[in-house]
Amino acid sequence: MLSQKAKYALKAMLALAAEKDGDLLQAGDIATKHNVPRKFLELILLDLRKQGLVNSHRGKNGGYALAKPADAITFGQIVRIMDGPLAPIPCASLTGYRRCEDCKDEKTCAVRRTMREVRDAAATILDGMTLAQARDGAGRKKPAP
Amino acid sequence: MLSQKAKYALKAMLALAAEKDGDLLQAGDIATKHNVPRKFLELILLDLRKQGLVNSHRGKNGGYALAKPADAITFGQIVRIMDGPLAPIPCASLTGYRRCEDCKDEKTCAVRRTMREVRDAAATILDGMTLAQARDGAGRKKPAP
DNA sequence: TTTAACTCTACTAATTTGATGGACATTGAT
DNA sequence: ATCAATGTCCATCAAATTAGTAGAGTTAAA
Repeated sequence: MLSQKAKYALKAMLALAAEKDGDLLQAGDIATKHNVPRKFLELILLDLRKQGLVNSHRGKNGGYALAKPADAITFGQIVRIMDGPLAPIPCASLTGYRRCEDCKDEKTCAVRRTMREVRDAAATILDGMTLAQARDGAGRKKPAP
Repeated sequence: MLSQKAKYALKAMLALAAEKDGDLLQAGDIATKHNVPRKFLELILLDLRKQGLVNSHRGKNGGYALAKPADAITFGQIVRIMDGPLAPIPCASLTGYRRCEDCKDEKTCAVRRTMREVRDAAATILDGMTLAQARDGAGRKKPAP
């Protein structure tokens, strides 16, 4: 399951991606517009800043903006920051592998094998979806027609 | 994330699928063999029985067996029983749809659209993987060569 | 009738989730 | 210089979920 936090983060990032380049958007505005608890959103944006996905400006007329072009930030990056690895189970994760304690033989474990497939499918979709594509209503990037 | 419960359920069902048709396997044996807390496993098997995936036999020499052929039970069924819908977010679920309270317009919501893709991919994999295939080490069923 | 199994209900400790509140730091405008 | 608006940081918290435990009850074979 995607946490509320990750969902809010995606919506906030999409809001930032809708701004003109360099324009700041304030936490309060995003919160109001997207029905996100304001203080909660601030924590989220702080996380995103620490991970280098947004820049912030303090003081009067401060706010947030994307730290990179909207086509250089993917859903996958955002979800991993908020919720951790995409894999349904740690032993199937690339970015957060942890051995399955009760597993006799990882090599032949059908659960692991299948969950790895699920992870790969999710990663393909989420790492292939940029803020720009999502904003512009596009599906995943397709090979040129 | 897949819960421990769902992981244990999958392993238990695979253990049952490895038995000869009609042979019973006892909770205690599965628990020992796969390092699952015994009482916890009993709860899981009870759930699976109530959902019609296993049969149980009480009394001395009792135990559990699959209620259907191993190629008629999928990972998807098992995971949904233990953890609920596959979708990362309720508004993207087919089996457990719930509106997203803070969403202005579901039709155009890029988060929902993308999470639906993730759900579909996961469903394709998990509903396409039967106990028989997993047991026999096969990948997903492929179109005939 | 004994024993070994499943069944059922209740309980609980730990963790995670989804926030909230307030003091502080920074900046732009007056 | 001061004020007001904004982000930063830390602490706290209530509710839900997860992972498991306990124990009495029921069934059926030997």
